[in-house]
Amino acid sequence: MKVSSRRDHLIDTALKLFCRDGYRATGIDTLLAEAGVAKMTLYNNFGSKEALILAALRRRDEQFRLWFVKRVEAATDDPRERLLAVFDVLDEWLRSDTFRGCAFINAAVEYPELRDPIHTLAAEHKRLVALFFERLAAVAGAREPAELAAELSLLKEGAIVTAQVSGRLEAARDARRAAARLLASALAGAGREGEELTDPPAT
Amino acid sequence: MKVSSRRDHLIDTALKLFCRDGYRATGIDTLLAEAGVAKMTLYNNFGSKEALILAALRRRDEQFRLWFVKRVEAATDDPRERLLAVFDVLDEWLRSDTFRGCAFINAAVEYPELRDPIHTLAAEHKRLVALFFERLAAVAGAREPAELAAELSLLKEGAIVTAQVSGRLEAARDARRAAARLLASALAGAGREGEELTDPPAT
DNA sequence: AATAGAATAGACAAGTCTGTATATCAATAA
DNA sequence: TTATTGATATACAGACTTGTCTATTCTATT
Repeated sequence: MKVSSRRDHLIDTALKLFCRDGYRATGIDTLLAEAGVAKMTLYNNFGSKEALILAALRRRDEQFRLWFVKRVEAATDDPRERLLAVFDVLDEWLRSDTFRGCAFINAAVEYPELRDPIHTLAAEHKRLVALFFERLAAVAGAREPAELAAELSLLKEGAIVTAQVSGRLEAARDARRAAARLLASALAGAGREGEELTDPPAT
Repeated sequence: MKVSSRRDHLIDTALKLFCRDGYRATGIDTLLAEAGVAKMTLYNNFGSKEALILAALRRRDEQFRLWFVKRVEAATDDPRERLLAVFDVLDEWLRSDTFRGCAFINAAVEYPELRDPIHTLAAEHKRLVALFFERLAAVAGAREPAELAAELSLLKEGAIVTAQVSGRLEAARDARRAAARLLASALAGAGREGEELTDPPAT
């Protein structure tokens, strides 16, 4: 077996187990047994479990964003519909039987210190996905792309967590429904200015 | 020191450390040292670390829901404004300097098996909070209280996770803004039926 | 075919984890 | 006052943790 493919395989196995059982709950012995690889392969290639976690998260980031963007863009060409397609792709993910929550949310939960490299990487991933949303919103002609993207991101994160905690498979559909309503007021349609409704006096 | 107050104090300390550092990351020795209590106090009173976690989560559930409901109801009497006040209370929580994410989301992440008693308890908490949302929505005259509650719940969960992962303190304000837009189309106002917009043909 | 680099199994270190056992001490109640 | 209850400190078991080290074997390239 080639050098790089061992490294790769170790990362893949790590990703699988970290997602399935958690980061702290997955011991390196279990991990190495599952990967069928010697302990020194880990420590020669990565130097520590933390470094392996970081490598696994970097792979997941690349993998996930590539898949997600590709699927959204393949769904439709219409910018507005792409913002909704996001939630169809999300739906597909949440319903997949290996779904165990978002690797990055889980990582941030298990490594709660904001400055922890693992937590930082998780935050960076979320930033990049939100940026994708923002670009979509801008292309779709949103009056405030950043605001809309932030709101859609909340729906996305909410759906992920709800599916994970409560096992509610409809979460992405709920999110899509809500997103459709948000788009209606955020996209510069024919004179919708009047809909900026009634924030009650500051509580 | 009385029996019950020892038990109580142990639960309080456990809750604090579990929220701050995580469940698996908090060893019982650390916990007992922090509480200033002997090991047998734990095992006589609870029998296991898992049982202590469950007790801590039960306390948190009671504590949180009591606080949350009380604050929302104190904010305003208007049903519609109460649905928005939810996000002001949320804002207050997310900005508090001890905020480390939701104890229940964190628990569900660390104990990913749906049937795990800990995970189950987390899901139950979320169900109860969503039920509170649904009652508010019904009183406010929502056409589909359950749907609206589900959508607002997504915004809430999304804000919690976003504040936790990305340290984004504005998360609750974003959620409030989005919620205001959802309310506009979900509450039976003067003839707003036309706003149910344009789901694109199924992807 | 020889040699260098990398992977292997397995022992080992040093520490952590949960949980149990024991012997002592303090407070409460009959 | 005595008996009981429960908390204490401490030691211990046994499993698990990450990480190091060694001695051997495989493999890839020169």
